[in-house]
Amino acid sequence: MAVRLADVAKAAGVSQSTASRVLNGSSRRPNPAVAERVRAAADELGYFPNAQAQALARSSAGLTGLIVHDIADPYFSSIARGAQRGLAGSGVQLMLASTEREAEAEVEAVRTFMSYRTDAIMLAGSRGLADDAALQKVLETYQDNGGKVAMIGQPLSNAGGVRIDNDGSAAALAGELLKLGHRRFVVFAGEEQLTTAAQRTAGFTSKLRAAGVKPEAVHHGAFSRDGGYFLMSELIRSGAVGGPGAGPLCLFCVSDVMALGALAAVREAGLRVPEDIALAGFDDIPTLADQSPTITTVRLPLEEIGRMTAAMTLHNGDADRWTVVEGTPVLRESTRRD
Amino acid sequence: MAVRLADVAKAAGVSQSTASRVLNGSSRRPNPAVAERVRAAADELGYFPNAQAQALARSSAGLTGLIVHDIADPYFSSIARGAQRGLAGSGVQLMLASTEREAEAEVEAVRTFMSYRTDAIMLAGSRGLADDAALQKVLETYQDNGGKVAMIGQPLSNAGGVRIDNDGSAAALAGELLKLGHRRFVVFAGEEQLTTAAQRTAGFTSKLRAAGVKPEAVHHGAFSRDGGYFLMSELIRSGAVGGPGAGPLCLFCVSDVMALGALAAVREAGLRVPEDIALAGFDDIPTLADQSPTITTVRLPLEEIGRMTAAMTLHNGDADRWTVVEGTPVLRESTRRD
DNA sequence: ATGATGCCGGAATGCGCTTTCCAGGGTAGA
DNA sequence: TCTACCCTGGAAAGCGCATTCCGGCATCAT
Repeated sequence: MAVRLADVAKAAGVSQSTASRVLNGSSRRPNPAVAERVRAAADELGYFPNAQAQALARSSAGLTGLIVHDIADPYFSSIARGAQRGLAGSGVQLMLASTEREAEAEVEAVRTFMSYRTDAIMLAGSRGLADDAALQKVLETYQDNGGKVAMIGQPLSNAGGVRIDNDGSAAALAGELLKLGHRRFVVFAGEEQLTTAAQRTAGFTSKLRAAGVKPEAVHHGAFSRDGGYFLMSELIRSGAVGGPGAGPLCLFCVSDVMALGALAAVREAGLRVPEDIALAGFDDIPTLADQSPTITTVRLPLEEIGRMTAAMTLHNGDADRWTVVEGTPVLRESTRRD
Repeated sequence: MAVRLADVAKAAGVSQSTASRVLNGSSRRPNPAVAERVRAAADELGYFPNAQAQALARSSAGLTGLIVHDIADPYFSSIARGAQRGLAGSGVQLMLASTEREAEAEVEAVRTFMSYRTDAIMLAGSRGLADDAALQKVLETYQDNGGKVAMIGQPLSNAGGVRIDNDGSAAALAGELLKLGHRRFVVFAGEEQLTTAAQRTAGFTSKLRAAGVKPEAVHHGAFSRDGGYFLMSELIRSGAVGGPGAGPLCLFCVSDVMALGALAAVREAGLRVPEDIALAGFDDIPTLADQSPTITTVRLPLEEIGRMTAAMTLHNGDADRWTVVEGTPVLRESTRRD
């Protein structure tokens, strides 16, 4: 059906080896005149190589896998965009798996990528320690077979990648909020077993404690918009918000999407940010820029993180190197105190 | 390096053919006892098939390509999510290309997917007619080689896919806005040559005209957040907003992201929506749900569109069928009139 | 009891390409 | 002028798997 390399070779009157060398970058460069003939024939016939066959023959597929929890989440889609850009021009193609936050799906995705002999796998997003065992095992198998693993946001096994300084960045944010004069804090901490969530919570609260401030509560819930919405609804129902307290409450959500959910609940209740409750998130996802009030957060260079990670998978030397990315607190209207 | 089928076969004491039949779904089912032995051996050795080799032998790769303009755009990432879900469980893997809105990159992406012998290509997003020639040509080549093409949001060549009734939906929105009593309209229409943008503009304005209302202006600009922001800034500078007019102005942006940009500019200028200017978008991207004021738009079931398209690529019969999706006007606070 | 009919496992071929390995011719050095 | 070497193109051997064909065996009907 499709035109094969052999067809091109025949048309050009050369051997298949020569055609291969001309068309698909080999160390040996055939005679220019011959090369030109081959190229002309390929052009005329509309030849394009079969990547599967190439992968088989070369034992390398020119593929890189990206595993995210949810591609529709701006956090991950920003990273995906960076990854795509980081790969652009390298001839390496991106395979995407979105796992809907199921640990099993994640392991399955790694298996699939192994099947496709992807040269590298990038894993974005945090996961619980419990899930790690199975994941770690399959990733080790992958590495044993020569695959590179790059983690984004979470260290794991003996892989390399980009580590996000959740701890320190959350602490920095806490510091800034203290400077603004906030003293009453509540934390929406996401799922208990999520490492990322735990680190952000720990960094934030320990900084508070170091300043002699005890957070009034740490609530756990889903690490998502709806999680934030739910927790906030509960909080309001409990009467903790807008009530007569010793100064306004300041809520730290360990992710921006949670903060957005919380904000929605606040609005629905007819309360205002920051007058009735101050609000801070984490990540600085792009959609935050267009909120009103603008929301305080910790900026993570998401796209850059994706780009860096992709670049690391391209260069062999960096296989098990870690790059640490710091978040920058960005103070906006949602935590203003007048 | 890796464990091959032959290794498993040897370990199980059977031929490679038998091992293949057991492990990789063939029409012939070997004896249960033998099958069990093979499976045990595969398990023990940690065998997983080489998808490249399978693809080569089967002449079908189990891959589907998705081409979007920008994966970080919620419009496309929602579609991507749906596509991923639609493919889940079918054994078909998704390859992603994000073209940054460059026509050339789009053609290149199709070429790459052709190389990987993807069974189908999904193309999301609108493009100008000028770009179509090259794209159409390469897609036809693809189809000639047995590839399925599914377009999302824009008909093209003799492919199938999901068509969005931009025209009718925009008209429906115009009707609703008229019902609310709006009479002074401005349209931010995106790039002039974008078919989608043009259709939405046309549908909207023709409905207005049919009701005897002439839009005050149609401004063209980038089909993006920044495009909306820029146009709005210009509009404000020109004094058209908040000035003494015959009733408040109503702005229709042909996409939500443009509306978000416009909203940002309105806020920066210290003006209010809907009091100083009413605002409507198109698409109902997820991030719209958390805006304040909530924004009127035309709801498109984005994820469902992605899912449907993916499903179409899985079933052979649907290769050149078109499904038309209607948008539903959703009236929210941003166009309220008191 | 015997021929026909499945059924099941194995050998062999091919998917399209890369990459040794070879042979031949040209070049340079002696 | 002759030998040693390098360069170039071609033949052939895989890469790992699916699948067609084939032979052997058991089952069934006659």
